[in-house]
Amino acid sequence: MAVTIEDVARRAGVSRGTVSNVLNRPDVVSEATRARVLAAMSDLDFIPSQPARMLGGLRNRSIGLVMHDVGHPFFAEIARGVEDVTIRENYVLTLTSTRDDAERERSSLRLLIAQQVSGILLIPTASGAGEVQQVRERGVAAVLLDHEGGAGECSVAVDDIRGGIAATQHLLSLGHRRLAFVGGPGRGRQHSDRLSGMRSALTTAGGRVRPGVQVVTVPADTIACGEEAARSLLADSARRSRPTGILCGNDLLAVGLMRGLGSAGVSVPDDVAVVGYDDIELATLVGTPITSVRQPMYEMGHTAAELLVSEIRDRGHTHRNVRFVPELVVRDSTVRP
Amino acid sequence: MAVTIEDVARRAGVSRGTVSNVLNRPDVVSEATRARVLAAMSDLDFIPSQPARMLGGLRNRSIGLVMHDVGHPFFAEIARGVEDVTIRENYVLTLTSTRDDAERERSSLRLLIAQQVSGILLIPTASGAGEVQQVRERGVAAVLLDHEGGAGECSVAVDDIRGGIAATQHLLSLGHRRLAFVGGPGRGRQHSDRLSGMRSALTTAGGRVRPGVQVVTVPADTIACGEEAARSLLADSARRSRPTGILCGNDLLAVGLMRGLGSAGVSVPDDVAVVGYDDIELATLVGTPITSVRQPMYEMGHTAAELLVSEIRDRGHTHRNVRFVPELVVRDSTVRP
DNA sequence: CTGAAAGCGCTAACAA
DNA sequence: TTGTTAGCGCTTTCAG
Repeated sequence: MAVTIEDVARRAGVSRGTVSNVLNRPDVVSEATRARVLAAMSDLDFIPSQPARMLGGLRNRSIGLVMHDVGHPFFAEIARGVEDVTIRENYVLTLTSTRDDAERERSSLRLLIAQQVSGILLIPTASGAGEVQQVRERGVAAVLLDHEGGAGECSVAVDDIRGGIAATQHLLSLGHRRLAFVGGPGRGRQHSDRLSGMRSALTTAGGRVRPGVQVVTVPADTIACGEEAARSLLADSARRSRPTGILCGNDLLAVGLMRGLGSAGVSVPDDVAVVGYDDIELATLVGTPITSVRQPMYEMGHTAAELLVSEIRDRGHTHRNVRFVPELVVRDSTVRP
Repeated sequence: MAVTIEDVARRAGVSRGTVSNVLNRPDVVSEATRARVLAAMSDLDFIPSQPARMLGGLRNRSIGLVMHDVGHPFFAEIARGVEDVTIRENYVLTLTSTRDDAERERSSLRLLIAQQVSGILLIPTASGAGEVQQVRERGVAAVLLDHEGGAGECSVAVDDIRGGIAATQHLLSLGHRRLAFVGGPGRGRQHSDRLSGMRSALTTAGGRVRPGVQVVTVPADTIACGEEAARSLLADSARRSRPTGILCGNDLLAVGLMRGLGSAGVSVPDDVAVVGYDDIELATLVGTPITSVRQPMYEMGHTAAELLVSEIRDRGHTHRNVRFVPELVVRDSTVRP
C-alpha cells in the first residue's frame, strides 16, 4: 500500500492531525515540528491521496474540458489556451472529446461530475448546450465555450454572424455575385450563424445581387469533406451558374475544397474565390494561403479558463458573457497577390 | 450537498449495502429490488462519488497522459489514438503537457499519482525517462511512449536511427553529398537518434562521400525555428559549400526551413532537397509537399493505450516493447514531380 | 500548539 | 438475498 499520513505522523512522532495541519494550515504549526514533519514527508516520499482529501471536504483542484476533438487544430489551440491557465493555477485538466455526439457529451459530463471536478469548460455539441444547467445544479462551476450563454452563466463566444457578414462583404466587394456556403452540421450553431451572416449581408447589400446562396452540406469539418464538396459543386452546377465566391464553415473544408477545385483545373482565386473560417495556422501554410475569418482560439480557451477559475474560487464572482469579434484576414485565395 | 448512496437507499427502502451491490455486483441482488433501486437512482439522478468509491477500495477508471504539448500535431495525433481506446474502455483521460520541462514532468506525475489514476502513459522529456520507475514503485501501471523501454516494462517507440538512415540514403541516392541536419534539443533522444542514423548511413555509404554532417541546432520544434535555421544556414556557409540535402528533425522545422529558403530565393528541391520527419498531415498540404519519414502516430497512441489497459487489468499481463518501423514517404521537396 | 475523535461516501466482508 | 458494520486516508472540530 502507498505511504499514508499515518506513516508520516509516526515517523515524525506526531499525530495525524498535525501532519494534516502542516499540509493545509502550515501557519498553525510550530516551526520546529513543521520542519520535522516535512522531513518525514520527503523521506517517505509522501503523496497525499487526492480522493481521501476530497472526502474530507477539500475541493479538488481539477477541471474538465469537454470538446469535440483534440485532433482538430481549432480545438487543440483552445485546449492550449486552457492548459496554460490550469498549469499556472495548479489545476489538473481532464480532457474528453465528444466527437460531436450528444450521448457522449452527456456521459462525459457525468464522468466529470463523478470525479468531483470543481469546474467544467464545455464546448457544446450541435444538439447539446442544455446540459450545462444540470452541471450547475450539482454545484459544479461551468462556463460555456464557443457558445453564447445567458445572464446567469459565464460564456466565451465569437460573433459568428458578424464573421459571416465580413466574409460575404469581402466577396461582394471583389465583384462576386454567385455565392456558396460549404458547411455542415458538425458545428451546428456556428455554421448556421455564419450562413445567416452571409444571407444578411446579401439582403442588405442591395443592387442587382442574386438573392440566396447555394449551400453545400458536408457531413464533417474535414479536408476530405471539402474535396467532396468541390466535386459535388462542380457536378451540380452548369459552368455558367457556378458560384464564384465560396465561404467555407472552417479552414479544413477550405483546404479540401481548394484541393478539389485545383485538381479539377479550377483556379483559385482566378475562377473561384475561397474564404475559410477559424484562421488556423494551416490556412497560412498551404500552397495558396487562405483568406479566413480569424477566431482567437488560444485566447478563447485562456479567457474561458480564467472565468472558470474565478467562478470556482472567487466568492464575489460575477458572470460574464465574453464575445470576441472575428476578423477577416485577406490572403491569396480571394485576392491574387 | 449532492445526493448520496444513503438517499438512494432510503428512497428505495433498502440498505446502503444493497445499493452498493446493485452498483458493483448486480447479479447478487434480486430482480425486484434491483429494479426498485435503479428507479430510485434515476429519480434522484444519483451519480456515485468517484473519490469515495476509490477510498472504498475500487480502482479508478482513469489514466493519465503526459506529453510535451497538445498543440503540436504530432502529439495531438498520438492523443487521439489514446483517446479512442480510453473511450472504448470507459476510462477518463487526464492530459498534462510538460512543454518539455523535466520539472513539469515530475509534478505532472505526482499530480496523477495523487489522483490515484490507475495508469500513466508517459512521453518522457529530453532529460526525463527515469521517472517512470517511481511511478511503478507506487503500484501505478505505466507505459513509455516514443521511448524505448527495458524488459520490465511496456513501451511503444519508433526506430529513429532507422528513420535517419532511410532519409539519408534517399538523399544520397539523389546525388546529394553535402548534407545537413536541422534539429533541436526539443525531443532530445529522438533527434539525436535521427542524426546518428544519418551519420551511420554516411559512413557505410562508402565512396567519395564527404564525411560528417553540418548540424544546425534549433531551440524548439517549430516553424519559426525552421525559418531561423534557413537564415543561419544561408549566412554561415559560402554558396559553394552549402548543403544540398537537409534532414529536419520534424516536419514543422521542414516547413519553416522551406519557407526561409523560399524567401531567400533558394528553390526546393532544385537547389536544396529537404526531408522532414513525422509525416504529419501538414507535410502533404504545404505548397511543396514534403518528403518525410512517417511515424504512425495514431497507432502509437492506440497501441500504448491498449498495452496500458492490459497492464492495469490483466492479471497475466506480459510486458512488451513495441517498436514501429518508420517509413520514408517521398514527395516534391526532394524529387521534382 | 498538538492530540484525539468524528465523520466524508462508499465498498466489502460478514451476519442474519 | 439483504442488512450491518468496519474501515479506506484524510480533514476538521474540539479538547488538552
